[in-house]
Amino acid sequence: MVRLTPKQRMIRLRESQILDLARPMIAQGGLAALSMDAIAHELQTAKGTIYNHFPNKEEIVLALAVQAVDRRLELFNHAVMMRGTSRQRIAAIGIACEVYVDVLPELFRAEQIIRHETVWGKTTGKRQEILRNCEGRCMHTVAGVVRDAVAAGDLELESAYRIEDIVFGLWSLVYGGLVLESTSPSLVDVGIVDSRAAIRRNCNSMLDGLSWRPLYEPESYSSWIHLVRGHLQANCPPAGLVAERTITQTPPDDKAKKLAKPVKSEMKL
Amino acid sequence: MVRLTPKQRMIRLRESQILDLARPMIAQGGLAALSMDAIAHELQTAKGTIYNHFPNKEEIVLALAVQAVDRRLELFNHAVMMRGTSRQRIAAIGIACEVYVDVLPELFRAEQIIRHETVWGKTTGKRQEILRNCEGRCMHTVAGVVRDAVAAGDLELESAYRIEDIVFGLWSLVYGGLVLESTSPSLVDVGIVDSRAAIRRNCNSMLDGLSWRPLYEPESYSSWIHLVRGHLQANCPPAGLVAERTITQTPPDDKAKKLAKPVKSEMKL
DNA sequence: GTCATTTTTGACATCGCGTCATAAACTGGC
DNA sequence: GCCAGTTTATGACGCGATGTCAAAAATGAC
Repeated sequence: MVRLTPKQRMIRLRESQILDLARPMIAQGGLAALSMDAIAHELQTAKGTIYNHFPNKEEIVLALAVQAVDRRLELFNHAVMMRGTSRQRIAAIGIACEVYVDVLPELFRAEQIIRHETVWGKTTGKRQEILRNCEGRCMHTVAGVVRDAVAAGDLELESAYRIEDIVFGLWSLVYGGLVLESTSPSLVDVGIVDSRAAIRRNCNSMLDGLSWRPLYEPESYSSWIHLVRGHLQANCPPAGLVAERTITQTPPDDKAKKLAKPVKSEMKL
Repeated sequence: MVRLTPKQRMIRLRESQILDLARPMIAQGGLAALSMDAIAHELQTAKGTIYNHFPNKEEIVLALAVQAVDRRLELFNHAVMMRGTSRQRIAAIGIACEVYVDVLPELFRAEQIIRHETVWGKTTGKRQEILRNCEGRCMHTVAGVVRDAVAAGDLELESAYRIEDIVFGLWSLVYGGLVLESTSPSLVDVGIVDSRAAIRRNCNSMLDGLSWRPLYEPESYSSWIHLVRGHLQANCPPAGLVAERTITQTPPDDKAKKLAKPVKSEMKL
């Protein structure tokens, strides 16, 4: 598509190297463990160079969060493409979330961190826009399944209950459950032995409560889960192996305002 | 009960002053905005003195988290004491969560922050124990309502679905929803206009899915909500006005191991 | 080869945590 | 009231981190 000078290739490569280095740091100890000095040192480069790519730490986390939502969207798309009842397809999305958290824990972590006003507030509007965009598409994918269910007659909606509210409910249930699982030191003390099973079961209760047909049925459900999980895991390489793609996808924004001190080569394209 | 020398009173007072100062800092900018120097300066005291009370920043957050869960438990207790159907009583707990987040946002924030391995890992086991204890009692209170419902014949449980799982579901749904509400910049863009209503509605769907009788009914529900909310808010003073109580409640642990460099006066009692 | 532009560099200013030797304050016994 | 022993307070300091910037180096168009 576009020719890249060696220098430009170098710069792109470094950008993904930075993210590759940042990922495990964040996974290990959150924002505090993400050290600009360490990255520079590891890359045998001066610190200023890192700051040419990202104006601050937070922006790196945001870049990772974009990768995160990107990867999740990919999983969602795989999930909804599977053939089955509408209940099966929505369940597949739940499984996609589980696979996401299990296979890409560093990205999940980044996503959690960027969700703090303090962190979010230090990032640039441009990349924020990208993230919002991705999130919107995720939401849209899920909503699509609900819409299909309504169209197929599997689900009737009351007037005051909008499709987005249902998606929000599933989102809360799964996100909340996974966050509690990963951050509540005492879940097991409190009687939750298999949090994943509990999350799935709770989602099903909620959908049953909406009379989304066919209603929950343990036997057929568990084999479906197994099938989906296998399929999704097979299509979900660990983070870092797909960095190129993620980066190329960043925005074809023309009249791009400069970032803090952006790498100019990129702008010439 | 126990006589306190003026010095000891002074020390206790300072402890609650520290927490009073810390609360708005954390609310404003998270852990990073909690500045030991600022607290010392504000209290016209040397930094070392602050470190006599708390061995590090994290421990202050943990102390706030204890206040948080303490206050929430208080609200839960008020909620379950209201007379009504089992569905109404469980709904009251949901409202208690809303009141909690609205009236005590700083404490909610502290609770979120302490839920990070990085932060949690720097705190002392003793206070961790206190928090776990409080959390357990919260859980227990909620579980009690579910148990009552089963006893009253309003709810039948399938064998593979335990009471704790249901509590966990409600917890995820409410906690997840509230976290998303407070940290997702784009909820409204994505079609969620009234997140509180959505959370409540989703909880009700989940409970309906369990066939917890009486099933959801919009009219009677909304007036109940109103009633409960009024009652709870009237019994929920803002943070800081009840500091004494919270602190006195800290553990009557006898053979207490020393904290990092604990205030000895306390030990003499 | 040369010159304008882009990119890199690393020393520097700044900030905040947590420490620790030292000083001050307190307490209880006489 | 005074002294010895213990508890508490102090603040200068070490350390490690972020983000900046003027100057140096690399690049590439002609």
